[in-house]
Amino acid sequence: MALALSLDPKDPLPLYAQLERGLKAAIATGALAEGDQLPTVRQLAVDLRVNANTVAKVYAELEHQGVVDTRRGIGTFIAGLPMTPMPKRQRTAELTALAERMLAEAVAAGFAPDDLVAQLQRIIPKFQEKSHGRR
Amino acid sequence: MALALSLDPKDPLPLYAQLERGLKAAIATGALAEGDQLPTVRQLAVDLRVNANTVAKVYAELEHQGVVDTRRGIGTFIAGLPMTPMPKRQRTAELTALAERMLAEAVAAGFAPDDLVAQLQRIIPKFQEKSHGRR
Amino acid sequence: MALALSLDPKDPLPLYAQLERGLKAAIATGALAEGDQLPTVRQLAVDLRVNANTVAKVYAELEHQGVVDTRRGIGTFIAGLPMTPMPKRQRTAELTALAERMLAEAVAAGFAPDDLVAQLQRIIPKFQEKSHGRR
Amino acid sequence: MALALSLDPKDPLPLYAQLERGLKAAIATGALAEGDQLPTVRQLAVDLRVNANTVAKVYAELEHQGVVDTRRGIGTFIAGLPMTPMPKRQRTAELTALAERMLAEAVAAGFAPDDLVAQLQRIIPKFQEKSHGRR
DNA sequence: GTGGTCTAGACCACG
DNA sequence: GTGGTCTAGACCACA
Repeated sequence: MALALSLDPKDPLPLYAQLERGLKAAIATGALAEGDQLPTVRQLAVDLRVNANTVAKVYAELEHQGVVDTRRGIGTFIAGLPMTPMPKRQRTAELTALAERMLAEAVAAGFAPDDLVAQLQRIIPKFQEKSHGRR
Repeated sequence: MALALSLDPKDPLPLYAQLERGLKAAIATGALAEGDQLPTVRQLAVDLRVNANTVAKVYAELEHQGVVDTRRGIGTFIAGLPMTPMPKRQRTAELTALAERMLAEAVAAGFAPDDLVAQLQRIIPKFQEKSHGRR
Repeated sequence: MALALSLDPKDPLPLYAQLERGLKAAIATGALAEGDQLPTVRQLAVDLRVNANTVAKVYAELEHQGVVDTRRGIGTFIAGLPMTPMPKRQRTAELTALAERMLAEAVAAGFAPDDLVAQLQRIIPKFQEKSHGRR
Repeated sequence: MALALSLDPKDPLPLYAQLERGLKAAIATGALAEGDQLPTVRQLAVDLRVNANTVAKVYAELEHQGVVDTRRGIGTFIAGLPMTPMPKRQRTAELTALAERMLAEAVAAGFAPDDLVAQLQRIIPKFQEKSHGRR
C-alpha cells in the first residue's frame, strides 16, 4: 500500500478536494512524516487514475499552505511544521461545526447518530495503524 | 427559524449537494416530518440567497428519490418513509465508508479522532431535540 | 481601452505572473476600483490571446489573496480591502530589495541608473491617468 | 563575497533568468570588468546551490551574446564591450517598456510610484560604489 | 525523471 | 453566459 488513498469520481466533492483531504489526513496520522517524499505527480496520477494536472494542483495548494515543500527537478516533500496554530476557542467552534455537519450527513444517509459513533470507534485503531512501522 | 440551513459558496462541495444534505438531515432528525410542507422553491431560494434553479434541482432529485412528493399547484411535501431499505451488509459497508471519510476529514483539519468522537457524543442529545415537540 | 494589459510570450516571466502583476497594478492605480467587475475569464483570454485556464488560474490566485471576489455564475469583482497591511520596517526592506533588483536589471540591459529614473518620472503621470474619469 | 548573487527558487522568474540578470548587472556596474575571470561553472553552482547545468546554460547564453568569452581548459572571462549598439529610437522604446514594467511591478506590490523613484535615487550612489577601487 | 506552464476542449454548477 | 473541474498532451526548467 503506497498510501491507501482512494478517490471516488461519483462523490460530489471534487477530486482535488478529496485528494487534498486524503493527503492531509495521511500527514496528520503520521503515515507521511516530516521530510518524507510524496509520490511523484505523475506516479500518483497513474495510481489514482487521475490526470497529472489534478495532482499537481493539489501539491501546489499544499505548498501554498506550507504543508509540503516542492523542489523543482527533485520532488515534493512533507514540510517542517504543518497544521495550524489557532486560538483554542476558534478551534473548538470549528470542531463543533464539523461534528454537526457530520452528524447531519450521517443522519441524512439514514444512520443513527449512535451507530456512527460506534463505527468511528471501531475504525479509529485501524486508522491509526498507518503511522506504525515507521523509522 | 424556517430550517436553519446554511450554504457556503466557498465550500468545494457544490451548493446543491449542501442543500440536499441539509434537507435530508432535517428529515432524518424529524425537524421535517411526514406530510410537512417544504418551503416553496422561490422562498427557499430567497432565504438561502441562492438561485431558484438550484433549489428546484434539489427538490426534483429528492422527488426522484421518493423523499418528497410534489403536488403541482399546491406544494412540496415530505413523503412517507424515505430511504430505500438496503441489504444489511451493504448498509454496513456504507457506514464504514462514511466513517472513514469523516475521520479523514477531521484528521486532515487537525483534530484527533478521539476529540471528534467526544464532540459528537456531546452534541448528539442537542441534535435529537430537534425532533421533539412535534406531532 | 479595456484594461491596457499586455503579455509578452517571450518574457521569461510566466504569462500568469505577468497577468497577475498587471491586474494588481490596475487595482493599485485605481483603474479597477472596489466593486468593479473584471473582464470575464473567457473574454480576457480572447483579448490577451491566452488560454482561458491561464486567466482562470490568475483569478483564482487573486481570490485566494483576497484581492478579488468571485461569484460563480455571475463574475469576478474587485474585493473590498486589497493590498497588504505590513510592518513599516519590513515594507521598507521590501521596497529596497525591489529597487535594487530593478536597478540591476536596468543596468544589465545597458541603461544608466539616472536614465531609468528620468524615464520613470516621465511616464508616471501617464501611468496614473488610468484612474481618471471614474465615477 | 564572490559575487553577491542570490537566487530565489520561489520566484516565478526562472533561475537561469535570475542568474543571467545578476551577471549582466555585475558587469554593467563594473563589479566584473573586462578581462576578469568568472567563477567556474561548478564553483558558482555550489555557491548558488544550483545545478551546474543551469549555470552552464547561462554561461553559454552569455557567450552567445558576446558578453563573455570561454577559453576551453582555462576559464570564462568577461569579453570586450558587451551590449550591441542599437538605434537610439529602439533604445528609447526599450527603456520605456522597461520602466513601464517596473512601475507596474512596484505598484502591484503596493508601492507608490514616487516612493519607488525616491528609493532608487537613495540607493544609486551605493550601487555605483561597486565599480570603484578597480583597475 | 521531476515539477511547472500552457493549450484545446469537454462537461459541470450556478444564475 | 460565467466560473470551476477535469482531461490529454505538448513543451520548459531543473537536477
